[in-house]
Amino acid sequence: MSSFGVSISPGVARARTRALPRSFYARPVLQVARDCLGKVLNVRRQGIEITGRIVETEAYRGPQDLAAHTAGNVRTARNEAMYGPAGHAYIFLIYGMHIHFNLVTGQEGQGHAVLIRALEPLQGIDRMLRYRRRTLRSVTSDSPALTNGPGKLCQAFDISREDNLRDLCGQPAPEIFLSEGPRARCRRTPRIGIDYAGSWRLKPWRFIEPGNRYVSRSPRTTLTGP
DNA sequence: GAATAGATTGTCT
DNA sequence: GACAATCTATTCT
Repeated sequence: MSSFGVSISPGVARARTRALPRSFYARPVLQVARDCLGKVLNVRRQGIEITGRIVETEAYRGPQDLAAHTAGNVRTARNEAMYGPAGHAYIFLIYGMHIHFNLVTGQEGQGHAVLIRALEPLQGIDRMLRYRRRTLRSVTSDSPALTNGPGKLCQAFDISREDNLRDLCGQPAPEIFLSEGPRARCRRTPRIGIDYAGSWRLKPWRFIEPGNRYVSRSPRTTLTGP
């Protein structure tokens, strides 16, 4: 589907790639979630560069949103990053074994964040393969299972809880950051895996690039039910 | 393709 | 002690 990132040599791309400014994140969370589609996630460390194009996000908007970890403005050690300044990472462990990567948005103290749910691999695919094969031996370089879910992409990009609170902005670019990419088309659906959130589970706060094979679940599947 | 079970642990009541 | 912004394998159709 994407024709992005095929013509520039890695050296040239690295020199040109800049982190998105904090002003990108310091906006209403729904706008940021939508605008993240098509942007590129970059992880550079230990001489390794891994990049992918974001194709699925979700917005979480406390304190009213019952699906957000900041629902009711209950501040805890875990959700502290969500209350911090925009442009930082909020990372947590879920189901005892999976990592989720979020972008803190809006104004400090609001408790808003964007979950990165899926992306399309661009660079460092052999490295993604190595990391993902630690738990899924059958995965191949062109398999959607490489990065088509929030836990999967964190494993593929070697993102861990140690990256919580990391600043994603600055010059030169930090270890983890977002950079510009071609604007993506967008479709909205309800969010995934938040059946406990009452009527908030119906909010169309999930953003996907329609038709992209790395989206975690198809809209048809998502919208089935009462 | 869809539905289901089981895994596994930090966090909060 | 219950639960969770999930993933994988298995068992169906």
